[in-house]
Amino acid sequence: MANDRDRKVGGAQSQPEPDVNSPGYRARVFDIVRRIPPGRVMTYGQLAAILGEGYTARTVGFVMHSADDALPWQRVINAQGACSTGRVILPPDLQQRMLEAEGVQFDARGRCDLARYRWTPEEYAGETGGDPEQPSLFGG
DNA sequence: AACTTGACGAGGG
DNA sequence: CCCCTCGCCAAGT
Repeated sequence: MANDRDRKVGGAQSQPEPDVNSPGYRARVFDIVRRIPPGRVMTYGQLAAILGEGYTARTVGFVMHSADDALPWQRVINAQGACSTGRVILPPDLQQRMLEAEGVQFDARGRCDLARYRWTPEEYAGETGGDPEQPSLFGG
């Protein structure tokens, strides 16, 4: 029997086929990114952790190459709280400017406070091991 | 088919 | 706190 590589579904009912060949591969990334509220951000690794096996920060970043203009792609940054689009998006500081327009404040090094702006979907809260509670943007 | 590059992340110095 | 290195997965050459 063609045992093939098998489907990685071995029991994971929440993950049909985390294969890049599957049309839903990119869709799952976009679906979450689309729900990020303005003024909030998510990291590539955070998305990868939510999507599960088959996804890594690298692959999520690659998927973003296919991001449509309608997608709030600017709300996805790296774990350092900085933008990594300098090598791919023009102008290099476009992403940071778009986020600043939403109220995200960056320091001189081009980094923002993730503890303050990081957002996690309620349905995935806790799985990312991030902050259990959403800090107020008012910064006590 | 192999090597290199890439919108990353964590760990060590 | 900043810099360097290793690991991951996929795509382009």
